[in-house]
Amino acid sequence: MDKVIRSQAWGGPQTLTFRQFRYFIAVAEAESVSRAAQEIGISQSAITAAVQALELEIGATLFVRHQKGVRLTHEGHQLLRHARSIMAAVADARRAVSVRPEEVSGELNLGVTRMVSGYYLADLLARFSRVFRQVRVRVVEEERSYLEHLLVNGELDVGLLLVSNLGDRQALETELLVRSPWRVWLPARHRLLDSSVLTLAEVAAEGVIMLTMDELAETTSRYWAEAGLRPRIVLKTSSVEAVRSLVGTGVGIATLPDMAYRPWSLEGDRLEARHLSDPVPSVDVGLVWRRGAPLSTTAWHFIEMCREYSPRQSTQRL
DNA sequence: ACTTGACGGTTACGTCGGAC
DNA sequence: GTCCGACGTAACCGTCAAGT
Repeated sequence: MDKVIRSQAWGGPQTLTFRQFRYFIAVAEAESVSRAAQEIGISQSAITAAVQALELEIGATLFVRHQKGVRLTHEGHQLLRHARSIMAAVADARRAVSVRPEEVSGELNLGVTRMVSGYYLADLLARFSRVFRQVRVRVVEEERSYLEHLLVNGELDVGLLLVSNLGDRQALETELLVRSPWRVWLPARHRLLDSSVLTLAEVAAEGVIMLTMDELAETTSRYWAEAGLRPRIVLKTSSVEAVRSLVGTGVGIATLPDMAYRPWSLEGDRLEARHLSDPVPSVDVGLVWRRGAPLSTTAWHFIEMCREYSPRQSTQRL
């Protein structure tokens, strides 16, 4: 039976259900009602009804419907964050009852790269600390190569980083959590917004802002070279917020992993994102630990929590 | 034990717009 | 014009809990 959250916002006996949030997240991630229905294993119309009921209940349009599927609106993006928090809270509640977290103590030494700490760490750490109150967490934010060194030496229990460029796969065990495709970020009313899918060649013809965080500059330079294109780089920055602001104000456009996309900048300028038709390899976020070494109990619980975490943002979770 | 109503599901069909 | 794939709607069915 669904968990029912009573709402008095519009006067009537409206309800928000766990099921509605689950379907909403599935549609947002699949960017298609039909695909979401296939993934969940129910009919498309059941999803449509649940999403419509949610939109009615929330009092906002959550998706823009179009020929190839659906796309989140600004309000939809905002609700998605809350919906994921709700799902995470339910998972945590289940864990709090089933694993007796008060009996888990000790230390968790965690290594992260900047991109990961910016987008996944705060939420994961908050959840972990809320459930496992007896565990002291020590976080090291470093370059990927140095984290690998610390993991191999046993100075870190587990790493959460971009595994696409991982060096030492012999000594390290990896588990892919999130696969984030590249997207083109554009300011509102940009002429390229007429297309739902863009090519690298179209992007190269514009002024491009390049993000240099976490080896992304090397990655992007590689795919530009493989496509035989030389984009006009307007600016390089290691700050995602700077990229958002610069795109928002129309200084240039950018290609970035979908995980970093937010539909507005710090200044409140609107940003849009479009798919790339070129076969550019995704940016993969995953867990890394030393191969052959026994995992500590704290590390094991952290890995279990990460496995449940599903911030897919139309990415693929494996 | 039976009835009732709410809820979530399916099936069938409709509409729309892009591709050919 | 036709086909195809997208989402939406209507009618109906099965399940379950509460009431009698």
